[in-house]
Amino acid sequence: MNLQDILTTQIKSAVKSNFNADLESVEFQATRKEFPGDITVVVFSMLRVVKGNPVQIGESIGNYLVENVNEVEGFNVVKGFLNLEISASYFVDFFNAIKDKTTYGFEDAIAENDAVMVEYSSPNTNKPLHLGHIRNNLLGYSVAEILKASGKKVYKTQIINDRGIHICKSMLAWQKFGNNETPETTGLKGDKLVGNYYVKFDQEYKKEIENLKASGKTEDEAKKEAPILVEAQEMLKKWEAGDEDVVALWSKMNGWVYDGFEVTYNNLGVDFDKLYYESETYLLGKEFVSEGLKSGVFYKREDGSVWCDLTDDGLDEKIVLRADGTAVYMTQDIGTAIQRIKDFPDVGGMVYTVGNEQDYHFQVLFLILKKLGFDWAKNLYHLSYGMVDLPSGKMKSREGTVVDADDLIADMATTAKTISEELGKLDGYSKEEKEELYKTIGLGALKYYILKVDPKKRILFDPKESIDFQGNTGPFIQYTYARIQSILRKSDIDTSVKLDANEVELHEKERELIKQLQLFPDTVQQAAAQHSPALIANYTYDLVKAFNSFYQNVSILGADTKNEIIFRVQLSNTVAKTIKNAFSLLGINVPERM
RNA sequence: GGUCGCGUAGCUCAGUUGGAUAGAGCAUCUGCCUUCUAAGCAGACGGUCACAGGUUCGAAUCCUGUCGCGAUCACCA
Repeated sequence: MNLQDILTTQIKSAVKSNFNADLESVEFQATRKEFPGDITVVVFSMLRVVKGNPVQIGESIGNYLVENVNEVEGFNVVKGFLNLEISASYFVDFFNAIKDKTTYGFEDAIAENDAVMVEYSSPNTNKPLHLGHIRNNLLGYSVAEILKASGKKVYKTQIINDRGIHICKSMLAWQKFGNNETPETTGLKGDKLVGNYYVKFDQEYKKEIENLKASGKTEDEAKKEAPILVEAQEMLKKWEAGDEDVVALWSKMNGWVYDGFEVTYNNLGVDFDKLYYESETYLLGKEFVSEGLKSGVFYKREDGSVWCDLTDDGLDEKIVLRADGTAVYMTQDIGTAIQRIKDFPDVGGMVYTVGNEQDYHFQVLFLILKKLGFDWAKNLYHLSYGMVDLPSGKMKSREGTVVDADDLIADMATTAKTISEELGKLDGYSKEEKEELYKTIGLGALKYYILKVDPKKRILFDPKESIDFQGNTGPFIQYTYARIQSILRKSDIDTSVKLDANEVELHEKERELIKQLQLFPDTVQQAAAQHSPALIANYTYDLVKAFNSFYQNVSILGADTKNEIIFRVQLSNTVAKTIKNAFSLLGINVPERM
């Protein structure tokens, strides 16, 4: 049983017997390092129930605990803080209980738990993925893994925005200027090739605008009347009408993009259980709009457009169907959500990983789904994250001011290579093993850098300042793991042996480590509840810091007694497993050497 | 202008049910590799927690207002 649970029960008894009062809960916090003790009870919060001097109350509870609870060996009271000293045997027993678990801290999926669908990535198919998409992908993947570890069944999904005017822009530019270029003839990744034509379109469009303005048109007129734009709009109409040539071109170019995306997803190490395509879902919401009309959730205006009045909920009125009867973004998202629950009936909630520029959209979407009467609508969560901006401002694909995902991943590996070669610790590794390792470290640095910050905060990324490999970073944590593996290779300790509390003398650093290990399961649950990989990253960093302090101050293989060696190797092994498990929740691999 | 989010050390960030003297990393400076990997350890320096009020025994945390930054308020997605 968890230390806090044991203590909570006993402290309640103490307060009952010494003060004849009933506590609802007990507040704990870590003991500050300048005071002796392992865990601290906050007495102040009891004052509402127990009248008196906090120091005296603390003394009284402390005495009771020492009398009645084996685990409590001593205490001291500072102001309203009761610092408890916990017996070494408690920590040794606790460690023995967890050391052989392969996935300590993870809960098995419970069958009756509602499954969760996590949507992330959801790119447009007219340009390659950039750093903004990387943040999205890493967050979505990680939150999905964290939810799994917390005991949920999870489906990862995305909706691919494969249709629309932006796609037609790339198609049209390719048709006009592409000379039948293909990924094969150019050697370019498909998404890069298509992206080039998206940029090309924009350049031509701007030229035409300038020309029109020179011939006397206003800016607005020019923007609307530029021939290339009109042509793109016509292409979209043809696509919607099922024009064979346009659809064939669309299929071909989207195919190139998908091949390119697959490479990037593989490099990033993310995956999906189910893909949805906007071209297949964009009409889905219409029937639910007509149902909502019948039930009065929506109303029709004179021009035939359909709206939802959300002013009672403090929001505006929102259009859900155009006057011409075609679907808008909202219509489609209503339909897609409902379709997903139909496809996966065990799903009881969904997480949408989408940037915070769409906060309002999701607020409205969730409210509408509630009004339509779906009970799962209360379990919808918009995993909203801040933009990744450059010092020069927003990343814009059209203007080429983006940090390309593939380039960044490759650059990170190159940096890892440079550092590794300087340090020269990889004797005996083949070229392939080294390359693999550089990728692991480079990606580790990138992923950790992104995931350690609170999702809702915006990230300013300066390409000139490289991502760190020292301090609070992915490679630092990977390095610690590799160090432990090195020890494990050198020792022939049977890690399954269980040493009794009286067979080991617990070093202060070991005690710290076990305390840190104790926090992991709760950290996983909190990270799941808050949809925050940052909590996992920060936890792992604290664990690793504690380990490195132990490692540097205490000899493991050179310990005085055989039992001490065994215990320290076992402890190192458990820390390593926990690092590996925690990092798996962030999608980061750990190396055997580095 | 309305709404939402953010503002903590020179820089990047922790600090979640309100709790002790606000913590890390980077940068700067000091020590530590004939002993398990120095991508490390030990330490120093660095703060009006944007500002002003309020609630409370106690506020970086909760409330109100002000300022700054960002997003959003399309029959775009």
